[in-house]
Amino acid sequence: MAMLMEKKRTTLTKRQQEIYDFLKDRIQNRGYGPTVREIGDNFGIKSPNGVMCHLKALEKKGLITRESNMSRAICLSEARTQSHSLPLIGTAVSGSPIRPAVSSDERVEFEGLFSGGDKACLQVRGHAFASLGIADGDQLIISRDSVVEIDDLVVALDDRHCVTICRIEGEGRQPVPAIPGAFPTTTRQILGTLVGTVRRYSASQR
Amino acid sequence: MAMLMEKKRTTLTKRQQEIYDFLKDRIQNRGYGPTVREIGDNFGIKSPNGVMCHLKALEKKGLITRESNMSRAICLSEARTQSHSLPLIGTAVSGSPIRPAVSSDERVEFEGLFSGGDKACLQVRGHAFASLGIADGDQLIISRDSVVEIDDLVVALDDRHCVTICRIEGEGRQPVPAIPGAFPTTTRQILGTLVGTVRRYSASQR
DNA sequence: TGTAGTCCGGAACAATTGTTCACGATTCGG
DNA sequence: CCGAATCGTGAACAATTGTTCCGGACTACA
Repeated sequence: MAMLMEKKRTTLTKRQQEIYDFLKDRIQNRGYGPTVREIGDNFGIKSPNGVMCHLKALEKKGLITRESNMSRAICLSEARTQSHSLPLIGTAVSGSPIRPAVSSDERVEFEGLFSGGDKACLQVRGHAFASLGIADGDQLIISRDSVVEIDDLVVALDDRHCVTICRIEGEGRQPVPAIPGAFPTTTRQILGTLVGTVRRYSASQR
Repeated sequence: MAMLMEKKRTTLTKRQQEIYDFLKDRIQNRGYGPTVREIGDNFGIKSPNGVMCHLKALEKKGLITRESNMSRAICLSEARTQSHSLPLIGTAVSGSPIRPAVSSDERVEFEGLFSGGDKACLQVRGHAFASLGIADGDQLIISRDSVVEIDDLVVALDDRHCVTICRIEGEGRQPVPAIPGAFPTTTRQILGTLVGTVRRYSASQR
């Protein structure tokens, strides 16, 4: 079943996977990569050559890039594409067959949702916003420094300090509650513009 | 935007700022930091000592951490807090006043949702999943390499290649449609586990 | 005027570090 | 059976690299 695939990612051995994880951990959590001997110490490999062997394998399989004769010059190939994007499978249209992405390397970028400007997060409990497709446990991403435009959703506090979601309407740019049938309340404080929501289904994603 | 910055940390000289930016650039864009001499080359400083002087200054001012006698062992103090997190304002409980975050430096981490394992994205069109709080335009985050557990939600294709969302139930770990009143369909292919959803309200967030 | 901080050159040293060579053990597929 | 790949030990070498000591010039400040 396993044959040599030239450019595709070949399967990693258990040992190689362990070493790769170690590299990744050190680079991401410590800020700089390990030396050849440091890797050896961590895995009980007493000879630098034993480690070199693995690094060469990882490099040949395209997971890392190295600069010769340079200490700690290990670069994860993954790091570049890891900005915060995911490959797009396709589009799920209601009642229709899935529409696959035209190109297999199409990606969705999530970067902008969490960076740029003064953003913050608000945790939701309860089902008050269910009609907006916002469920219990969802997290609201709020921009606190953007100019409010017509049709924007804003997160605000009413006179009882309860959180409300309002739509900016009309010439006067009045915040109108976005929940159908909600009591018209006085908006006391606008926390910011609602730019997105994030939901996690699995506890392991925290 | 207000440019009011508190001047907590000691001021950096122009030269120190340049060097710090250089460090940051190399670490983030190349994957590993520069050596003392490499910094020197980049700024026309011919002596390693000239660079050491700046590094010591940066370390004394608390911007970087270094490990003695280790090459490229420069760690940006900023790096730890710079991952993909947002400050948490508080919790919005249905019908109750907002519950502010206990500590002002509490943060919500979004990193794990987009990294780790084989993840992909599926764009939703239409209102088929409205009862799950998934709206038109939402993006599903799907893990394609995680083990399916009971109560997990999975994204699958039925025999017409339509996207369905199923819950894994019972001993047999059967995928059961999660939409109330949905036609029981044959699940042909499981795309992966649904680990989260992302919604963007503003076009500028793309 | 003196002291401290910034900024750099030049040289030298010791340590760290990457690399290579020789060699062996094991597994796996053809 | 052989070759290729994996996974090591051990020793040795050359290069890279961090560090330190000796200088000097400049600025700011009290």
